[in-house]
Amino acid sequence: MTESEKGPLGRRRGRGARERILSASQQLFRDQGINRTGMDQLCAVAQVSKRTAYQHFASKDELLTEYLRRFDPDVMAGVFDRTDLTPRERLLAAFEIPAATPLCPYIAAAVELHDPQHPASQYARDYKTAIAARLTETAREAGATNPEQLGEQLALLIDGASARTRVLNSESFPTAAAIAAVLIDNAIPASPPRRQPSDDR
Amino acid sequence: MTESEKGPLGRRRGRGARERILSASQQLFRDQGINRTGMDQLCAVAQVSKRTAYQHFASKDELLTEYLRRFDPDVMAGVFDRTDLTPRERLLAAFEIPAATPLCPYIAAAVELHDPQHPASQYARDYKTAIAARLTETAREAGATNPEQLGEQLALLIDGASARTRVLNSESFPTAAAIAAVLIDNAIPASPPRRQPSDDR
DNA sequence: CGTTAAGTAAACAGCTCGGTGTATTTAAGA
DNA sequence: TCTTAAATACACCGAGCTGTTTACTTAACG
Repeated sequence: MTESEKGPLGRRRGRGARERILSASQQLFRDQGINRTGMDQLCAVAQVSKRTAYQHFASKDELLTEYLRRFDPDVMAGVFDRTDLTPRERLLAAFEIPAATPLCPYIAAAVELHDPQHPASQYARDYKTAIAARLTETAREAGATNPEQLGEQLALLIDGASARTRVLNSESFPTAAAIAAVLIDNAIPASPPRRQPSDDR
Repeated sequence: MTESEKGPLGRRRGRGARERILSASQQLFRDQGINRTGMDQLCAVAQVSKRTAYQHFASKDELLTEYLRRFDPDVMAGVFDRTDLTPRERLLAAFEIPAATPLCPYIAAAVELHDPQHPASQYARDYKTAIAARLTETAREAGATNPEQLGEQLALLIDGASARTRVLNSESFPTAAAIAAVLIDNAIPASPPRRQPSDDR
């Protein structure tokens, strides 16, 4: 049994209350937004009494921060850690939405909270920076002449697709992927050992 | 004196109450967000009694919708109606932020309201569609082989820069402009008498 | 003047929210 | 069995919100 399922004295009561709360946050914050989701409703969905919820999380803000922290702690490891893909393919894979992706909750949190000082806003910034860093790193592996620039550009595309998907209610990641392909081709000096696509110019 | 300053009988009392309310909305919705701005505070800033405010706008939702409608009713006319620029230059000018631009309030509204059926959300969609249409139209003037595609791509860049600026609190429009330049160059068949580079995809 | 529309000020209604207090129940150790 | 900690049910608080009502004031007109 996991340590997290035990109380401070080793008891094993009400297992997973914390997980149920976070799971309910996941669902409700995504479907209804942060401000429109009350703690009463959240506790009801989590099947946890309000008292218990506030014993696990000091406040809604703290719960929100933890929710963001758990959302994608490994910063798209499923994409960037794929060794079966070339760096270039990995860069493009970042735009293949996993179908179940709602909308980047970091953007949503930053907009809803509207306070750059809020811990959740700070974490959102950290996450965005981490994504850009991974893109830059991969761009360097792919041989881009200016990896930082390409990384920043691709990160902007991801955010653009997220925002646009949210507002228009229609998928925008294919458009972003098309742009990404152009940018990558322009940023990588026609690979030496690869077959030359004979890009006349 | 303006007609709008008169009452229905030609009186000229308390001139500009409506304008002051909308002006206060402009400021507060931008600085604090929609949900965090109460009608009490808004009326105080507008120097208007609550009673008066609710005589001009039936509800906060209606005020919000009108606020969005007034924000940029001509869809960046200052950019797209500049006859002194070539179409290509106009496309790039869309990424030169006017310094006083806060953050696209349409994205903010859509995220904060979290209800696609809300009139403001619908208007946000309309605005985004209109921007893409103007970009497409200009792309066509510029001679792009696929104007719709280029327009949609540039619109995504604008949204990406807006979202990223909001989350990171640092300007992202230069990055977007750089991408735009690449996309435009790739989409327009090198000047007039050249042969077509046949843009793939 | 008196009429009339528009505005003010302030209390109020009704609701939701985040968060707490209290008494009770449950189950694991000893 | 007794103890003890965790969880529950549920009322409750204070604050803030949208929106309304009431009583009063101001100013333009005929």
